[in-house]
Amino acid sequence: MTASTSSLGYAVLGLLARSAATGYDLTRRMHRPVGWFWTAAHSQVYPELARLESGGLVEHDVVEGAGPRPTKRYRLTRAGRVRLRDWVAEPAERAPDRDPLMLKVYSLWLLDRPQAVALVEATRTDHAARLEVYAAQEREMQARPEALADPGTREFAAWATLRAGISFEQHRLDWCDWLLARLRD
Amino acid sequence: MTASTSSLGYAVLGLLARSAATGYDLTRRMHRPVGWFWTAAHSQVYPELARLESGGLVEHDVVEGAGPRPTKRYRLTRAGRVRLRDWVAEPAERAPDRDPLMLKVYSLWLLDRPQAVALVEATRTDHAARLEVYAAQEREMQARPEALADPGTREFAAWATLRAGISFEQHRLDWCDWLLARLRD
DNA sequence: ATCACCATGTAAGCTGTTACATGATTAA
DNA sequence: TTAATCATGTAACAGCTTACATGGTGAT
Repeated sequence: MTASTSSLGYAVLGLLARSAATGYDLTRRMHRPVGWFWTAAHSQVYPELARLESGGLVEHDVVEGAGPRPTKRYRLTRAGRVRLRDWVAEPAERAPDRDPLMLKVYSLWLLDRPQAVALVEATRTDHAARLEVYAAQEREMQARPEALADPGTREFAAWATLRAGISFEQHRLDWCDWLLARLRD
Repeated sequence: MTASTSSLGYAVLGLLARSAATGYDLTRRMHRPVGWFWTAAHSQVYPELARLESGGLVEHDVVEGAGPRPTKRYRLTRAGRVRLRDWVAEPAERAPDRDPLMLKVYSLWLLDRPQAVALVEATRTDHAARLEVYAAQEREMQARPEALADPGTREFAAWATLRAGISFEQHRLDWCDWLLARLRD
């Protein structure tokens, strides 16, 4: 009866809780800004919407749009909102630990020193660039500081994920610098 | 000819570069310590070893052991070592951004304040516990500081991944504290 | 005797990626 | 007219998880 919902399902519900959207809209938002912590291709989104609808968690009506098939605008049902809230309140599982960079660092002893330095420098550059993207996003958000003042709002929730991203990039930068200092003795 | 190797394949090669091992050994090491940044079940490891062997990257001989089937001890071939080193030297892709915690935080505005605080506190506790595990591991490593002094050794490489883990947990703890301070205005 | 550990494999199912398929509207 | 954007779907494949399947040795 209460069909189980995957993380992808909750990602979709989380977006629809903020505003009604087409599958196409959801796919775009799964690229940015939600893509920073959860991504999905449109080929995943459409079947997932059908599953959620058959479970009574979302519903749609048809609006006129630009595609060859009817354009469907989805919104959360009351049951969907309850299901999402219950899931959010449960303790979060850890993200699966699968980091290709760490796999490389574990075998860093196979490289000669200049190669090792180059690998870490490239990583550093990548994190610095991402940090700049996040920081720009945060400046944009802080243009309306009153929306971020209340931690009960959706704007604050989005800001909290951004802050986590900024903190992560900063930690990786610091780690790169720690490693580079040792590699360049 | 040069069959492409997956991340899992490189994880196995990276372990075998350090020492010869059975599939069972590799599976254990994929749980701990390598499991902190790459995990694999034995049902993945055995077929992967067969693939790597058919590609000439690893080879095995049969030793006496305790199982119902012959016990196979695998080691890296010269080609396997070259393949691994080439892969390590290439720039690393980013870990796929799929973090269920951030998915929940994005919808944190659906919870009442005590529920939100409880979620972040549970997360904080989890990261504090993991940090303690890593710190204990590091103390163990630092018992022989001469092994960590040279950044060209496998011991140093393992330490570098540990440092990244410690840094990550610390960043998450700080972020939890930042968020808790705001939720408990 | 029972349990933990050693040891290797296969099969089914779920999740995610890439490719296939179609077609209208709007701006350069 | 050509490309980008809007818009929705299916199919094939790759990777990972969980369950099935077998059986020996050593410690409690």
